[in-house]
Amino acid sequence: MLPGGGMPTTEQGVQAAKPRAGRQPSTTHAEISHIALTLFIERGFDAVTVDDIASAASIGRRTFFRYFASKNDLPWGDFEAQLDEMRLYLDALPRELPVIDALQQAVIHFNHLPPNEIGYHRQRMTLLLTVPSLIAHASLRYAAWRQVIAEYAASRLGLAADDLKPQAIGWALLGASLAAYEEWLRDDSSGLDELIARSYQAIGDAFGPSGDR
Amino acid sequence: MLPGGGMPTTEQGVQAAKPRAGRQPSTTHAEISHIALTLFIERGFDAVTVDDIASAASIGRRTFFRYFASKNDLPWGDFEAQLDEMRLYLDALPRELPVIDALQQAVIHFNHLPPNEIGYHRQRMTLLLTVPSLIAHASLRYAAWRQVIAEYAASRLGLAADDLKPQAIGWALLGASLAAYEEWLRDDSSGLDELIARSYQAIGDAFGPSGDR
DNA sequence: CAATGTAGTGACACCGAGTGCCGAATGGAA
DNA sequence: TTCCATTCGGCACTCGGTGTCACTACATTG
Repeated sequence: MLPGGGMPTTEQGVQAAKPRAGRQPSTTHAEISHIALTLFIERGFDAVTVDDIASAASIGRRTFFRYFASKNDLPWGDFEAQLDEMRLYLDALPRELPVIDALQQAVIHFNHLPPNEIGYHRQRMTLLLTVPSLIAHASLRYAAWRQVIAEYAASRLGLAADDLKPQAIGWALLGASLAAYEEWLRDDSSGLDELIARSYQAIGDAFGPSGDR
Repeated sequence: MLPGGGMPTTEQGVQAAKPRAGRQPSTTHAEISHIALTLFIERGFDAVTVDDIASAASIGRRTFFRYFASKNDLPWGDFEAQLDEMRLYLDALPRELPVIDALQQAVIHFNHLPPNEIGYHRQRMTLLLTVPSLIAHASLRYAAWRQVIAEYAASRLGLAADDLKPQAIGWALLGASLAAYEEWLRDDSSGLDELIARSYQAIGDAFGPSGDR
C-alpha cells in the first residue's frame, strides 16, 4: 500500500462473469495504468501527455478521462478499496493491543507485498515521491488515509476523529511511513516492513519522555 | 507562519530607496496577493480566474505570471525568507534545550502573529486548508519546511538530514502544527500558540513509552 | 429475427493555467 | 538626446480537464 495494487494483470480478477447490459468496456483501468506507467518510466511524467497515453492504449482521449479523473491518478490503484480494507482490518484487531501498535501492525500489513510485485511497486512509488505534480496530488489521498488512522485512534481513545490527538497521530504515522518509503527507495537492502517499524520507533524515541532531550 | 506574512502593506518595507536601473515595477507582490485573496474570499478560489485577478489589479495576464509562478502561490508570502529566518532562529537556540523543545519553540515563535494580522491570516489559512488545489500545492511548501526541521534535528542528533529519525520528526511536527491550525480555524477560543503546544504534547503522549498503550 | 434499451466510445468545441517570444514603454545614466 | 536596463503586456501555443452528442456494441424481449 500506499497506492493500491494493480500489476499488469489482465484484469477480471476472480470471476470471469459478464452479467448483462450494453456495450463491453474496451479496456481496463489496469491496462491503461500499466501502459501509462511504462511511458512515464521511459520518458518522464511531464514528457508524456494524456494524448500519448490514449493513443498508446488505442482509446480516445475522452475515454481516458472516463477511466481516470486525472493524469495524476494513474499511479494509484483502487485506493478507496484499500482504505476500506484497512478499516476492516483495524476493527478486527484485538482491543488489548495498544493503539499505536495496532496501527503500526495495520500499516505494515497493507504495505506488505508479494515479492513479484515489489519491482512494480518501487516504480510507482518512485514516481509518486519524485514527480512534483504527483507529490502534490498525493496529499489529497494521504488525507483520506490519515482519516482512517485518526478514526481508529479516536474510537480507541474515546475521542472525536477531528480532535488534536487522533489527527496528530494520523500525521505522524503518515510521515513515518513516507520516511520509510523514501529510505527504502534509496536503499532496498532493508525490507519495507522493517523500515516502517524502525521509523515508528524513531518517533517514539524522539517524543518519548526519555527520548533525545 | 506557515504562509509568510504579507498584509495589505503598501510595500516598500523599511527602506524607501529606489537605487537604479530601468523601468519601475507597476505593482507589488503584496498588492496583487491582497487583491486576489479578496476575490477568493468573495467568490471562491475556483471561480476566480487569473484573468480576473490581472484585470482587478490592472496588469496584464502575462505580468501576473512574472510576479507569481502560479495561482496557487498567491496565499503564500515570501515563504523561503521565512524558512531562512527559522533556520537562523533555530541555530541561535541554546544547545542545552532538548531538540523537540527547541523545535516546538521555533514553530510557535514563527506562528505567533501581531493581533491586527490575525484576521487576515485566518482567511489565508482557511483557503490553504480548504481548497483542494491549494492543499495539494501546499505539500510542496511543506516539504521545504520539513527539511528545515529535519536538518536541525539531524545536526543536533548527529545524524544525516535524510535519516529516518529526522525525517520522521519533520513529518510529525508538520502534522502537529497543521492539526493545531485546523482546530484553530474551527474554534478560535484557544490561541494558536497554545494549540500547537497541546498538539505536540499529544504526540508525545501517544508515542511515549507510557502513553495510550 | 427484428425491435428496443443500455452502457461504453470518441469526436468536437470549449475553458483555464502556464510558457515562449518579442516589440513597446519607462526611467536612469552617459 | 542617445543609450541601456528593466518591466510590461499582447499573441500564439501547449496541455489538462469538461460538457455535449451522436454512434457503436451488446443483451434482452417479443
